[in-house]
Amino acid sequence: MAQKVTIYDIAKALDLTPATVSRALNDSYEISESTKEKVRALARQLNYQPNRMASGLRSKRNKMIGILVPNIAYHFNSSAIAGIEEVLGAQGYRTIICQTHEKLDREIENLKDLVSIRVDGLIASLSAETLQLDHFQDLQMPLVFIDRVPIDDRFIRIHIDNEDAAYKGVQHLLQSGRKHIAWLAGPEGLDIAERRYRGYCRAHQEAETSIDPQLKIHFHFKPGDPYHRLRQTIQEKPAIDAVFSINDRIAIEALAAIRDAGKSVPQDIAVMGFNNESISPWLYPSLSSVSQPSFEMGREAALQLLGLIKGQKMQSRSFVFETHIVERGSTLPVLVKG
Amino acid sequence: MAQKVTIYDIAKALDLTPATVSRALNDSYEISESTKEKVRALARQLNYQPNRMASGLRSKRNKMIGILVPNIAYHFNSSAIAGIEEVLGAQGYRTIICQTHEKLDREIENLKDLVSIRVDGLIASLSAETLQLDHFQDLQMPLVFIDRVPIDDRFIRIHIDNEDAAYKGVQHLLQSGRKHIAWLAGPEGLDIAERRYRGYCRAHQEAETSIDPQLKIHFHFKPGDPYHRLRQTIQEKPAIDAVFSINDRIAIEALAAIRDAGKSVPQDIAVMGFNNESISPWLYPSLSSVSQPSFEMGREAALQLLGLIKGQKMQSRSFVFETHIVERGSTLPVLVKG
DNA sequence: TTGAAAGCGGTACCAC
DNA sequence: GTGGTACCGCTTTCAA
Repeated sequence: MAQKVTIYDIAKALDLTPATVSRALNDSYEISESTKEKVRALARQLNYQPNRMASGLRSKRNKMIGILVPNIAYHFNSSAIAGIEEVLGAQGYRTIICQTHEKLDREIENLKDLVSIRVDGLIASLSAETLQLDHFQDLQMPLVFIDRVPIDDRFIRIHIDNEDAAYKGVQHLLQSGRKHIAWLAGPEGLDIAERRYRGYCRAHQEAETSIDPQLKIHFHFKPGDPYHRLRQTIQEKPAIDAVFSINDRIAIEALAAIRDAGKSVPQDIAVMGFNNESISPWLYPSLSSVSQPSFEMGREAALQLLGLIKGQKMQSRSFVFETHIVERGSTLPVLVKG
Repeated sequence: MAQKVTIYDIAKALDLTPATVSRALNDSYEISESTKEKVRALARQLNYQPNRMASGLRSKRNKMIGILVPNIAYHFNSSAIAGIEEVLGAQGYRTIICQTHEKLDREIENLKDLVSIRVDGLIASLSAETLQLDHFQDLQMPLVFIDRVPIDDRFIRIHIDNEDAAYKGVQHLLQSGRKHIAWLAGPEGLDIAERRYRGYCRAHQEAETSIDPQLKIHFHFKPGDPYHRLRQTIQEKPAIDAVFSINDRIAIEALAAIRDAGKSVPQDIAVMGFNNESISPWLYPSLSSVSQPSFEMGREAALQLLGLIKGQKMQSRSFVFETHIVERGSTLPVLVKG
């Protein structure tokens, strides 16, 4: 591993001091254009690469941002990350993506690592296991939550109104004549799922439709588990005429379970997903979904974080994004026969 | 931002020197157990978090590994990353994930950043635009390529035999009686796709089936484009009786295009995907796919990189993983009618 | 087993 | 506009 070029090498070659070279490379106003030119030219020629460790150590800013999410394979996360990186990248910030895999201990461990790297800020989405926030409390760094946000309103939070979003989705199903709606909730204790269930309940109450608590179905985010849980429930509750799923990926398994139960979508059972993922229009039947602007939410999270880093005092602590229903084939109302 | 605790604080409090504290925290054999205990206890109590900037600057090792992939939303990548992180995490290494979004300039930029962070090593998968490797040539750090690997055999490469994998997939289609197989190739110039096309051709030649070059279909990895390209091709070439897709995500669009063209799968047209993604068993019809062990490949990439970092001389430069066909409904052979 | 001190490669303050 | 230099927090010789 050949010795790296440093600003000392450049300084020596040009008969300058490291301080001057540093200022030149950082385009400081105090340095003459001619010196800057010479320094930049030689830096390029020697293929000089700055050492972020060193500059970060001294300046306490390394232009790195931590992103902590449950799983990059989730559509919301990869999409939000794209939005985050678009904003942050334009300002010269780099991101360090960490996955908790829904585990609290991974979350704590990743957090420690991000602290030890001394990232300039953090954008986080809570794991399914996270119930208390001790590990976030005294982080002492700019922090923005996204999607899976805590209740604590001292934090800046970017999210949707999960209750309202589910309310709209379930209302749509009820209005198309469905009465027995299964809620594919995901793992036990997931906050966003509980909020959505509240919207589910409210829509039922307003429509004066009775709620069967057994239609709230929990499962692990593990291929096959949602399928089997739903198949079993359909067997036990043959009156089910709609399924509302926590995300589109899971809704695909729901479509399969319904098909294998000998029922058809949307004639017998309507299906509504969540997130409006890019594959959903191409499924059969095409999947209706509650859409949330994940990319834009990522952008906003990044903008808020930049504000925090620059020390601006932020007006609002909570940014609630709008959701809307995307109607497709899987929730077409059933025509009255005859 | 409260002042961070340093080893100086711990040293002062315990009437030791920073050197001793450093050694104690790193579990050095030269430090007595009793001192280690005291240091660790106080470190925990003060919530000491080591500064990787500083230790990395001095020791030239920061236990960080760069991962450079086209897109984390691709199934292969998120899955391989999980494998990489499993191996590296156990050794105390952290990963910094960068996305090129298939752009050469993003690749070069990300590479510079990873160099400036002085990561201990790099695992990379080439962007679709990457034709030459100048930016990788003089990186001067342990480097392993995965999936989208260069031809250059001076690099360690983790990959499958793309030609052979496609050969097997196409052979399977030909043997089930298909004769006009469209190849959904992805963007122009993608190396793995070209290799797979060679396998496609070889399978045709061995089966003495003629090849129609117009059945090689290029498109962008952008929702809708594969669908429209395939619909158009089906219209122009009504004899198409099979579709082989570069990945399962794209195959979903193919299923939609075929359906909307009034044909059915697998009766009129068989569909074979690639990667055997987790949703594929639940599609309708369930999707046959060429499976590659992405998680294991990620693990192997990490193991090889660790070997390089530890200075072991690696025997083999190329690790070729086995693929196999997963047969599902979308390629069922058509029963002879009557 | 522990201490003393010299860096690692930049940045920032104070001179000039 | 540029130079000199202390210093960021830790690691690593060399001594004791």
